[in-house]
Amino acid sequence: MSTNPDHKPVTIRDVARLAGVSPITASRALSKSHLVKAATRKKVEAAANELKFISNSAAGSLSNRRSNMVGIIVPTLSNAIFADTIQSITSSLMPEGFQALVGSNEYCPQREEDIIRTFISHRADALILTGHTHTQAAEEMIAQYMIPTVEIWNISDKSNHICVGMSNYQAAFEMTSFLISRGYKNIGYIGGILENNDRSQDRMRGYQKAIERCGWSVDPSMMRESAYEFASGAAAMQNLLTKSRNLDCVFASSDILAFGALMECQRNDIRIPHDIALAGFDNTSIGAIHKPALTTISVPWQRIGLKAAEIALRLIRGEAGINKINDLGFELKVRDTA
Amino acid sequence: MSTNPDHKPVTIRDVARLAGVSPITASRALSKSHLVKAATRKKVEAAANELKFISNSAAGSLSNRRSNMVGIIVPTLSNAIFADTIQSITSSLMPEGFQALVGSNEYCPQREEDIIRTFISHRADALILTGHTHTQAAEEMIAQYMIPTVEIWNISDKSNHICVGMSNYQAAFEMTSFLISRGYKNIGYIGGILENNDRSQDRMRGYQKAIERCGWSVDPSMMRESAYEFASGAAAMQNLLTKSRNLDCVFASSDILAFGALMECQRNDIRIPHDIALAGFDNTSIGAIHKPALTTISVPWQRIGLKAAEIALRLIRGEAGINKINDLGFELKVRDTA
DNA sequence: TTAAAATATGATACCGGTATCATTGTGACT
DNA sequence: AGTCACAATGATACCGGTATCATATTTTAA
Repeated sequence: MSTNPDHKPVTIRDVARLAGVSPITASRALSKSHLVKAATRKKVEAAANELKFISNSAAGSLSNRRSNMVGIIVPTLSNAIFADTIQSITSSLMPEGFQALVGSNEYCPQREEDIIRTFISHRADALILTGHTHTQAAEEMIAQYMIPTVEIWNISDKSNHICVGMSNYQAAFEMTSFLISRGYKNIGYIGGILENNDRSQDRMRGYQKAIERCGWSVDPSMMRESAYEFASGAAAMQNLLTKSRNLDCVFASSDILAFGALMECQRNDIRIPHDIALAGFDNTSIGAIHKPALTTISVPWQRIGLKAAEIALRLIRGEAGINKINDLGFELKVRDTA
Repeated sequence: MSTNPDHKPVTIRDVARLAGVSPITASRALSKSHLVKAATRKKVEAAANELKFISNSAAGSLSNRRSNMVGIIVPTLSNAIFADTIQSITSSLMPEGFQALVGSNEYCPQREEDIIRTFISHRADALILTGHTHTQAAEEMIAQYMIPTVEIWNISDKSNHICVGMSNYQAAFEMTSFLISRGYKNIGYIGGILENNDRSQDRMRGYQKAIERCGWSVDPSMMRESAYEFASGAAAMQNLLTKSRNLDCVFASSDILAFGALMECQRNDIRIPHDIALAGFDNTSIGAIHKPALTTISVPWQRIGLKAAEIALRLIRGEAGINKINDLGFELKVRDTA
């Protein structure tokens, strides 16, 4: 503190003065060191160190029009898959000198629009959004301010933006087909809330398509829509059990729902998979550790985060030749419950 | 786009020109509207709307020395309790016009120091950190740049900063005492990694103190240290089971560990609580939904987030009379497993 | 040896808001 | 009518970096 008695933040000019160079040279020494003699750089670094200089990035952004921030919006942090995605994005971004701005829209496009507005206000260099569902105004802002944007967790050729993810439709289709191939005849479905959620919608479509492909007809009474919470999954299961006597299998469009359903079965002494088979989606750690282990779809969320971060950085750097659709695939994890 | 053909970002000067006022009046109309006639405000708002003006907050920060950002650091986002804390902090901050900067240090103070440095570089108006364990350099930066700082998730009168949380020591002490009062004689302990983690350390101390208070002696062979993951909890339990034949109860210092332990018991056909009792810590939703339901300690994480955000805002506004220690308490949730 | 090219440093201005102080307008009160 | 208080608006400068262009120094080439 002795170096800064009256608590005025240290500026690059202070550093420059102490190092005996001009402010701009000090600036260069700290950020584009190849433009400066090694000896000069040493002097400046010593001065910066001595004063414990921390560059004001607001000033930097204003001048060079780059904020070194990337805005990320997920539906919620309460779901481990999104929290982990953010974790993997931020850990890719940090070493490159980028700071993540994190927002959650609680599955509401209007909230997303507001968050995007504040991200743009902070002049985020790029955006990473979840899914394809955005408001008109959000799309317009992104276009007007020309913010490079990546969508994660679903892929679609109809989207305006670069997508990184996997086909939720295809995955649900394959899981359902697998369940059918196992001989289950009455496959219930517990899905997430459909409104404003293209992932939920696509998963449901995949389920329906697989049912129809067998010549069966989709029975709405076998389907439930529920929030992504254990308790909701349990409630949906309870409801299915009372309404459908011949239920022999349930496909839940998320491990959270599947686990809730599992608990409900346990409460009712229904044996899994003996009495009713069960499959989830997402491959969360809870499904893997549980005994019996949950049959589910493994989504490469970590790789989604890494790839999204990588693409965001490449877009920021103006690189060309980036694929519009980046399908990272999925994997059927056949374990104990189905 | 017709209003902005050559893609130059709209500035307040553009808005001012269109509204027929000076830039500073436009600025006031949009942020301190009471200083401006209603008619003028309307004109400016119309112009801003027309141009889809989004204020550049880097410029704003630079000028008024307020970034409207709050930096938050948690150990990890992969643990639901921290993800939820962030969720509750951000949802308190957003309506007040503040953006959260989120970082996770992976339980490493050096990483935390780096994150704090970038937060200060972005001139975060306040910091919210997890726990009391920070590097010397981090403390110095915070002091030098005079960043209001709140610590969450643990309380201590030895801390330099305002704390919002509960006594992890006391909670672990009470839970252990409760288990003893239930008649368990050989209570194992599965705790989190101790290094750089005051919460883990305090919880362990609480366990030890309760054991000692009975005149028993703490048996290190009954204690395990493990990462906060289901699989690690399971492994620790497995290890305890092989090494301690007379184990009748296990206190895990987190629901994640407890759940892993639970699964391990299930795999070995050990009935809970009949053969071995089990208690957790944190009260996550998984423990509540599980059958048998997990006995645990309920931590007011949501209120911790709200309170931390509230205090951060009050500190930013320079309000006085803020308690240094904000103990939000905890609650023993006695359920099925112990 | 000297011009040309490359390297290193500096002076100035600018990014886009807003603090600060100055000015003008408006009504209130004597 | 004249002074004062206050409201509304504007001119200017500044926040703290760095882009840009100019200048000085060194190296290379001829």
